Amino acid sequence: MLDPKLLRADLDSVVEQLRIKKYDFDTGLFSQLEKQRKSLQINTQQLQSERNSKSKAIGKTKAQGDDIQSLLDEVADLGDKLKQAEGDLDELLVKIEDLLLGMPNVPDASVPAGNTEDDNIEVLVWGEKPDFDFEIKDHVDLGVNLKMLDFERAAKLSGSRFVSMTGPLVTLQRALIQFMIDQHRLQHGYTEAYAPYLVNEATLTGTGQLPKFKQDLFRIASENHDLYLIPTAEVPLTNFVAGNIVEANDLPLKYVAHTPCFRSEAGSYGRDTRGMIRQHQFEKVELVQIVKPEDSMQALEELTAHAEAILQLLELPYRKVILCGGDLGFAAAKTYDLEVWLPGQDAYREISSCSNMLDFQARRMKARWRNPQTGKPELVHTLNGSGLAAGRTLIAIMENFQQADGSIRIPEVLVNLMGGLTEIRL
RNA sequence: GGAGAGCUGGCUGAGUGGUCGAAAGCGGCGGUCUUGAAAACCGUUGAGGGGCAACCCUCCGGGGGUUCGAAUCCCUCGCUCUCCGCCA
Repeated sequence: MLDPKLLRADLDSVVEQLRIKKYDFDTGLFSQLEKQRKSLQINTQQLQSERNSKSKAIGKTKAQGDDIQSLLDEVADLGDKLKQAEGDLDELLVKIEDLLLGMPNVPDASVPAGNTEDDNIEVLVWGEKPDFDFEIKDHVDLGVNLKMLDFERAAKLSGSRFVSMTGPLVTLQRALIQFMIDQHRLQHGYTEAYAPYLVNEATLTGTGQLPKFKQDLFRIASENHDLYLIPTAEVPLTNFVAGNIVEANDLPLKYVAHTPCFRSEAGSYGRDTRGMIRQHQFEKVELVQIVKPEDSMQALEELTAHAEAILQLLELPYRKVILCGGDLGFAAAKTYDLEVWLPGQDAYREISSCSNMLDFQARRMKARWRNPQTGKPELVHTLNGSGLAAGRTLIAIMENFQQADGSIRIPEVLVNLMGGLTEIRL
């Protein structure tokens, strides 16, 4: 959420910046609602003030043993008027709140201009694309031939966009997850975390998935519950500090967690239908940082580097792009995407997205820290990034490390975690 | 699933329907003392919002109700704890 005070003070420039994100803000509506709010709020508070002082007077008079009837007559119709005013004000405040909750974050000044992903700017290319002297296969053919990947069986159980796996391929995914977590925990200073996979509406509103992106989520509603499956561990991990005032000494908070992620993928029906690029359920290792505002831009560079380190250790070629304003996500002020090379697609594909949300999520979830300079609670900044998406990392390894006979070499750093296995073959 | 007890400021914890936004303690901040620190002592210290301002409003788990007036009474939902049952 953006700062309402900023909106009142400098609406035009905010609206201008939001246009970068293709968000057309109805300033007329907002100004009108604000005007109504102001007069309604002043009126309501006046009535409240009157009620308070009159009630106090009644109390005092009664304590002195004097007659209070004339005072009671004075407030006879106050209650109804107040109830009406409070009701109107509440209704209006909800309207304004809804409007604010639907507004995206403003891009940071350092974000390049542009509309689509074609305008994203490549800032780094790392590694050598593998040079194959045989006809390569994509991960689907590789996995199916190895009899370790089965989409039809998953479709039987659940439908499209699910996968079932068996054998060393599953072990490889688990080894990847283990490897990533250990790197972040031991080399990058993250605290390993475990969190619920089902969360409530408030939690999703805190990170920005709700109210606007309900259609992207899986909802689990029953007689006693109304919860959503997490689309990313960013949601529960960032919300660890929801409603809290964190001591300055405890910052930064750095969490790493592996969770499954669930996405309905509504609106992407035709896209990536082959293979396990885009699934309703996938495994991801997520990095989340809660930091002091002054540190957040530096933290974004570091967090992105932490994700990059994994790709480098796995010897996977990738490139790093900075998202242009138009391609930025709803809550993000600045984002780096890491795209891994997939020979089977002859393309770089996103494997990590690292974002600085500034105080956008913090304001929604009332996450604050106590600034020793002012002694006051102030909003923290939140960041997150995949470190990495395990399913897509598995694909990348299959395709980049495939051999002429359809077997898959295990990257050096994973061999121990694979119990000494150096390649996966039929 | 059954029975009971709770939910109050950064934390612990008092609270009679009427100057209660709320005692006290801890913690924080400032000071005295000290070469410095600790201890002791003194002072200070909730959050959010509106208004040009004076100043005002809201908040005692969430929501609703009773009342001129609710932290306090009633209803409801959520959560925590204890006991019993079941259970990975």
